[in-house]
Amino acid sequence: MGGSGYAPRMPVRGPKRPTLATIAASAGVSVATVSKVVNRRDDVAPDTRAQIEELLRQHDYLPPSVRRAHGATTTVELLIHGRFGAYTTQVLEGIVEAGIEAGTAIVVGRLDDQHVPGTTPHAWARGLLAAGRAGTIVVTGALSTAHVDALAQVGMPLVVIDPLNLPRADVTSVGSTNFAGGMTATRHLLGLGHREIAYIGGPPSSGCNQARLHGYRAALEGAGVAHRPELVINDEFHYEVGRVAGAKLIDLPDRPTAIVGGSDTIALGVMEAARARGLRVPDELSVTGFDDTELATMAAPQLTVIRQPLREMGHVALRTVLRMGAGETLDSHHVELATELVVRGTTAPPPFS
Amino acid sequence: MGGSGYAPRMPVRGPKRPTLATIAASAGVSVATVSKVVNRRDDVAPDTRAQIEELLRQHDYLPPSVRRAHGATTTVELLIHGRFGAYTTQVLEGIVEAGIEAGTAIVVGRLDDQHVPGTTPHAWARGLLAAGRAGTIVVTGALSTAHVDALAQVGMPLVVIDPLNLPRADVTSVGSTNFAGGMTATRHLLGLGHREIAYIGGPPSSGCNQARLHGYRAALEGAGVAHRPELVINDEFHYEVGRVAGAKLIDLPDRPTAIVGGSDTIALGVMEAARARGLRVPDELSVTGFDDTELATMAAPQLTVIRQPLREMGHVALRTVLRMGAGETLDSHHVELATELVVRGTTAPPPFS
DNA sequence: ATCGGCTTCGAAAACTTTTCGAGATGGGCG
DNA sequence: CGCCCATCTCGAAAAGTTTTCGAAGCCGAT
Repeated sequence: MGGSGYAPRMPVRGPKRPTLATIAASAGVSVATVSKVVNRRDDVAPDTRAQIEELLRQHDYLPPSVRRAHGATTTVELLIHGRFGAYTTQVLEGIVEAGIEAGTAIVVGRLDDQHVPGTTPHAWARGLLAAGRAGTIVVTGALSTAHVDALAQVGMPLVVIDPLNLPRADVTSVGSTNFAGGMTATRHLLGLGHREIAYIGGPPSSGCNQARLHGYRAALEGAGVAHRPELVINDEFHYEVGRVAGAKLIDLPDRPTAIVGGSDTIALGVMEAARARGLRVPDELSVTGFDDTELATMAAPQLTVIRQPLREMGHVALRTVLRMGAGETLDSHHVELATELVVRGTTAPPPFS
Repeated sequence: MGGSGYAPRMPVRGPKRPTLATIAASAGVSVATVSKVVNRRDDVAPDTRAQIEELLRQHDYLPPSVRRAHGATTTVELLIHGRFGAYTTQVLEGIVEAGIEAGTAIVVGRLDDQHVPGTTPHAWARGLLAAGRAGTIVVTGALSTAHVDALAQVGMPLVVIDPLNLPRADVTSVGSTNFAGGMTATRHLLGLGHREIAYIGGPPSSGCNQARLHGYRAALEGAGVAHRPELVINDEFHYEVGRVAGAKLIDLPDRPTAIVGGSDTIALGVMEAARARGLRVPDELSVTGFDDTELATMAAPQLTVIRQPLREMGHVALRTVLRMGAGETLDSHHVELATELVVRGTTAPPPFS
């Protein structure tokens, strides 16, 4: 045939998908050894394993099981701190929704006081990888540095929602504008005429609680109201905390006329404390919640709250973790969604004003 | 080395784990074809595929990807009906707890109005199998007969918690003693002196709602109290239903002095309706809830409820589905856990008695 | 030194998946 | 009717992966 003739069908296709043999050659070991690393068998020397893992990452090797699952079902591990509550539930719902849309399955786990038991951080991270998780999302929890490092080392994306401890700069996180929320709630109460305003919030170490508290303080300062330290109580985001701390505040000789709750549960606890003392909400005591979970609208009277877009936070978290897994670079390591004041039935002007 | 000498190490091990070759031989096809069936490729004739699938089931063949996941991480698919609420959350918590104990991962999905979209029931079931699910648990939901059949056909265990529609006899389910619960709640109110007792519950087609309603009726009959049909409203297990239906009942010329709620959310809606009309609970109206979710203890006053052991129901459901997967025969296709009356602050003697 | 236990690794075997082409089938068309 | 072509099925062979088992090396204790 004329023209340029025909070359014997050069296998022109570009960078072939790497196989175990590829990796084995460049590592100078046998295929069997590489297979063992991939399958996490334990008869491989740590050094050898590390080297091969590095090469696997460089070559972007995917084991066939993962390749098969690739398009159909990626899975993301979701770790929830402590007990499941209304807050958790709404975030979960958002994550599951986004997961359905993205064709991603959500595996729910628990991050108890410390972590998943019985294994080293690195073994844990590799376990997640072996189980085929495309990433992990932690809600509210405090992951140890070792665990964060282990995840990073195996290349597993991590997103934290409302981190309890102040996250390191290199951990991507999703939250809301807690400072603005704390400030808005307090300003709302100031605007109604309150001057003695208390704050009951979560753990002092919690980043989102600190932000809310500082928002509260900033609003007070902005209004020229003196800050009374005894009106601030930080403990946990629990109903019981609200009830006990609320009772303590109410029993103060110079009791506050309004209480900013760091969560809906705390606000409900405060309302119970008020009810137990025959104090009417909002006539004699104003209360605000934080989150706008289903609890807020089912309370009587319905809670005035700072709404956190919990479902959207779940959406964003999932999409972010998937994007990280896809190797996209993120615009920012921290996303904050806007909070919003929702005025309902637990705030009113103070008794004598 | 005397005595019996030594036999040349006969390979005595019993029924070997089946390989593709085993299946291929008994089906009279090539290994390649069997592999294609396992991997759901589409160049296999439907007849051939069906035959091979049957043999795969008979021989209990497990693809290597599933085998790997076997000991370490079995996963169970959890399908939740509709929106996530306090009820759902507590069941989920129970399932996750049991999952941690059993080393089983829980993937959360949603069972929207109809089902997972876009696929036939059989494809859906096979997808779950291919994804390595050891079983599925449905909470509250109504699975179509076709879906139940499809799951049965691929040998996937199924457990339903509190089925919305009356389950077929061959579907294993976990519930609680709803009839006894409805009766206990009503008897509690009768014992306080109430005679005009209403019932607001969920969907008429719902099995658990029917049981609760009949328990209510049985208690009334047992006490010789006439049944007033206008005091029974069935709709959905929602707060709004409680509020609207509660308002309707309160506005009745001959209004009831107590209302049995079919869920905590309904009871809270009723309380809101009462509050909106200036009716005090429990002094002027008694209300009972059903479930004992976190909503019950955070309400003001705290709800008197029939407690369902939701966490335990989750535990039982997970353990049951795993047992089914392990091929154990169950004692019973339906497990009912005991309900329990928890008296709190929303029930009291009627106004004039 | 020698032994025994232990770790690490690879050759070979076993197993699975994919590719590619051969036969069968079944219209459409001259 | 016979031919051609597209399509469907299937398997042989190639490619890829995992497992088994034994060799080699490395202690530490005789």
